[in-house]
Amino acid sequence: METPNAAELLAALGHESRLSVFRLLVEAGPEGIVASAIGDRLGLPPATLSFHLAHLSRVGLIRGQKESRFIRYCAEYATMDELIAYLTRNCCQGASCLPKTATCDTIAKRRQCAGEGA
Amino acid sequence: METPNAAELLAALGHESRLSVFRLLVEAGPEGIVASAIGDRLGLPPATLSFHLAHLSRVGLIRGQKESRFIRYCAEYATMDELIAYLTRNCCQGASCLPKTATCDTIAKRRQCAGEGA
DNA sequence: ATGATATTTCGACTATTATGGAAACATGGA
DNA sequence: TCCATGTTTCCATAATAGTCGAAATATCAT
Repeated sequence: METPNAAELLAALGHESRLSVFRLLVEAGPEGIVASAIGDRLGLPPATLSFHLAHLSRVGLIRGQKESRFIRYCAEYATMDELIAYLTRNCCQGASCLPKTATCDTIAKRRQCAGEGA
Repeated sequence: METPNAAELLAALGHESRLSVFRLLVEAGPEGIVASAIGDRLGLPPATLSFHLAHLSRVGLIRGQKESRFIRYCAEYATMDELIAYLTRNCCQGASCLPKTATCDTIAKRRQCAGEGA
């Protein structure tokens, strides 16, 4: 991951298929999902899926890990956190503007991506 | 504004120039800024600026209001709020994952866009 | 009216992104 | 080794997005 700027992250998520992939991975949790399962779930042909997975990986929103002959992808929560933090800072100039997002424990409930921290 | 989905909002912000425009408008506050001033500030030629302003308006992230021969644009905070809320929901599945955004008053500090609510 | 200024629309062009079949590249199992 | 499977890369193509000069439109001032 080469510290992409906010616009790059936003653009990466600004595509229906990629956003769906990301959502699926968040939903899947730290376990992650194998690429082909994502393709099945979203009905994307292998080449197209690979293209989008590569894009999301490049900007650091997801991470893939080889697992025998599969590749298991999982969401990189930290990157998303940074993005949300950026938007929040940017939208509110420091003050919070999130009436809809009342949950605000500062818990560092860090999820480990399966096999992270090698 | 025709209820754009998250991907559309993300894509709109996923461009360096548009993100800069939006940031500028947030910084400017409820007053907003006149289009030409944005162009001066960011060094964008009129046609290009107009294109991006139209895009941001279309998805409801900004709003323009004619003011004699100028058009004064201001950020639509509500739309951004919704986007952040969506991402937060989506990133965290309900639980907060925002260690960096500790400010969390639920104040409905609603900013009125100059001349809003007509 | 005429001219100056602000903004958009038009139009032509360039650049970037997306799509997906087919071939190549693993990897695991018989 | 040979085949089946998962994934990527290659490639050609299609589709979309971005750029910006110039013309059009709007509004104000004189």
